[in-house]
Amino acid sequence: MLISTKGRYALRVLVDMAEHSGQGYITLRDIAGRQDISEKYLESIVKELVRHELVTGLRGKGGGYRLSKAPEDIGVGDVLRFMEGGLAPVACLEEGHKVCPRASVCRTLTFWRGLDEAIRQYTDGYTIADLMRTEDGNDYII
Amino acid sequence: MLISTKGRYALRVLVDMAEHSGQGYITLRDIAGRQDISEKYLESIVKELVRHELVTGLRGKGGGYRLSKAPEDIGVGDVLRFMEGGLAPVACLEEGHKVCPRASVCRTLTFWRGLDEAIRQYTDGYTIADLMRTEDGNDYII
DNA sequence: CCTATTTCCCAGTATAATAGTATGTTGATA
DNA sequence: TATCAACATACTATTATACTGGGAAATAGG
Repeated sequence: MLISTKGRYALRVLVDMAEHSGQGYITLRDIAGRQDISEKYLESIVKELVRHELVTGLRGKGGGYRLSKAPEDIGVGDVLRFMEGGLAPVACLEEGHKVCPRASVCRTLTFWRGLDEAIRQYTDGYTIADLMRTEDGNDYII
Repeated sequence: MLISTKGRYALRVLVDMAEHSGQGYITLRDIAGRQDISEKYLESIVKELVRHELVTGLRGKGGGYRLSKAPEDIGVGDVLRFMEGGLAPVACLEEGHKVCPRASVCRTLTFWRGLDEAIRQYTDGYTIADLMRTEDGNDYII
């Protein structure tokens, strides 16, 4: 599946924060309400975003979270790699994976490398600012 | 991870069969030996390939498997979709997934559609024949 | 100082998928 | 008819996912 709820939710949270910046710190309760995601589960996601310095938290009354950078400086590829722990399409291309002893005779390795690169190129071509610009009303019929 | 061992092994099996065609039917034992994959596990993978009419099996002495089509007529994208049950990068784009009620306001849907398309374009651009042409000796040092 | 608020921290849990293994049955060939 | 190899069914260990729960620490307003 490549992308789990962690990565999907993280992007939605970041876009939500970007759209509601200017209102100071934004609480998880507000985001959870708007995005229809469990507040408790969001905690674990935002924790990662804090750890990678994409958002900043403030405790107490009037506290919440806000983006640490401008939306155009937050790359979607980076967010997804942080949340998913890498975006490699196959195990043997994961960082830290032991080098496959078959690599020198592997007929498929070049193909996987290309797929990895295609995913990287695409995801690195987007920032949170780009996601914000996505028009309402996709062509889904609901 | 997008691609599990099922998809990875399936491609290796198909390339192996393509490279050893002309020798009639090829046994799972031979493929398992060459590819260093458990023969028993390969059974479950080849079963899927038979079901989708990519390979043909013959029982008994002198039996085994062989490709049902020419290598250049077997698309890598199709193989992976068969084995993985789809290649969608996110759950909401999977076939048969219930339409997301947030689709019309979703800031990320367009992005996911594009990623899905990029993966489709790339994987559909390869056939088993292309994988065979991949030169020995990738630039890995082993 | 007190209290409400909100992040922060740690721990547990149900479900499902992955990557197999084990034990047989059926059918083709020599 | 013996052998070989595909075909079929069922089971299992491990891991990841997607959460839930209980509390501790910090901040602001009264």
